[in-house]
Amino acid sequence: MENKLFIYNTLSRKKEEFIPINPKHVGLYVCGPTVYGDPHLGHSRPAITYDILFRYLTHLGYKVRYVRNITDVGHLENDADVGEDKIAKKARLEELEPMEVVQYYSDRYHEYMDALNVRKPSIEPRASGHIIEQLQMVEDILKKGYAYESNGSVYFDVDKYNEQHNYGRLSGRNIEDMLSTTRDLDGQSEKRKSYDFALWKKAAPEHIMRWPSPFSDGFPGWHLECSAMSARYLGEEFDIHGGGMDLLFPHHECEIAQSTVAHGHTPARYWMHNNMITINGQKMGKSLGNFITLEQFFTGEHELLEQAYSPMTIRFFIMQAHYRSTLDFSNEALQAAQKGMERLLEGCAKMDKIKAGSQSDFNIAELSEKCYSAISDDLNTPILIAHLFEGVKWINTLVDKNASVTEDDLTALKLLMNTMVFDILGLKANQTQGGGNDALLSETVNLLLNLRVEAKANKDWATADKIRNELQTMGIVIKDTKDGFEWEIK
RNA sequence: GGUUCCUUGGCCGAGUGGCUAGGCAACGGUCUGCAAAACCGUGUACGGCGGUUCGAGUCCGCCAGGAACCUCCA
Repeated sequence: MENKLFIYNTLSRKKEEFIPINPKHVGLYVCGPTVYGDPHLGHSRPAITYDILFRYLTHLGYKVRYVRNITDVGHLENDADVGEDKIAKKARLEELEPMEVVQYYSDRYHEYMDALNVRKPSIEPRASGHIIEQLQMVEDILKKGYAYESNGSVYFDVDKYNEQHNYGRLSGRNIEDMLSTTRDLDGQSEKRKSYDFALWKKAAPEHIMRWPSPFSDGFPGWHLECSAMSARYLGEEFDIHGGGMDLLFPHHECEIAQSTVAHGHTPARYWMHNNMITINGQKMGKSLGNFITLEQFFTGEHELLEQAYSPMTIRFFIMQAHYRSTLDFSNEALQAAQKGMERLLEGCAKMDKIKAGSQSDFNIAELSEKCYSAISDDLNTPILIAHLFEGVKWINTLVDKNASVTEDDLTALKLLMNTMVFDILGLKANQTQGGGNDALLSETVNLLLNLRVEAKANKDWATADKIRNELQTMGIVIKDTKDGFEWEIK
């Protein structure tokens, strides 16, 4: 099958056909989390977006090396000079070793990403494990004359870079504007221009996370890790670089500048940026303090949450919007997502009940074509999902025996639905369904429900209703079906 | 202040110069001892004002409202 994948490239501001550097391989780098707090809803957006990209590229037959870093050093709390490292700050507050904090929140991140069924990246490098690579890059840039040393720190010379290259190419800014709009921060005196950015920072005496270097005992600058680690694992030029839109400037702009000087060209060919999740119309983020953690979503324990939402509900909610649009959080939207997802998954589960016939009333090949062109069109998951609901409608009609399909078409339909829903969108079926989690409980409930069937047969509605209502109170939902009953734990 | 972007039916959210997005909710129906669930069917839209066009939510301009980035952020 011929599937041309189109990706919106922030560099060109256009959708472009994806053509990998190496026909069989794809190098994908995505900016991961800074591990100093519990993962919140916002973190799930890039994780899920690029997970779908990873899954789809893999499905298309590419061998994908997906690198997603963990930032455990280098981000400053406030401004350039007086700030302290976020990790170090958190460590002091909790009286922990910085690496203990990193370990804890990395584990938390992994736990919640697993819950969301986000596949693990191929490599998950940490900034602190690549100080040597970063220092080499600093020295290289310095040697080439695009950086200067000042009071033990090293800064990137944006003016010099901009003579030959275009600083602002990715973010669409120009350097004159930046000069007038960059904030006046304390300690800017070390820098020649306010828009110069740090490659290496000298550590203040109280700073715990520090490494020796020819310039000073210090730590690498804010943007260096991604450049150094992507080059190390994917090469100096790789295919796709992803991340949140909030990283577009300055982070990704700086990455491009650094890598261009060090390696002679832009590091990645395709730059993808996912949009933000908003809450009351505002970006959900760490700094605004308006975030809801994934743990809170899963338990429902947050004042803004009317109920708990399962990881798959969160995943589906995110996939129902295009990744480049903002997505507004609300209980209503999440509840709608939950119901829609349940219908989709139930549709998939019902496919086994369909018996093949002698003719097909549906064009499965056409549906398949539509699904592939949706996901190939810059990962248009909302359209893909709309088509899958068309499939669900067909499945229901077939289950009700109001239409028929041939054996071949049935196989094709099953393959299509399973591929799209489980392999590419990465949903997974609810495990508590049918009471398969505890044999004893399962048998007990089945016993009661069989008694209820007997009561119904005897027209003993009082007993039948009593069993139903009491089980309901315990959180067991009963569904009467044509051939008996189904139940699940809520 | 600068740059960029957004405004779609009750809610969430796609998309396109002319052809039904989809989900949820609502309403009607089927099923059921009743209910629930499930299934089927139905309606409402493109912020305001101008312009381009045979034809514009879709392109252009202005206005209103909102957001992101310019500081760490996914």
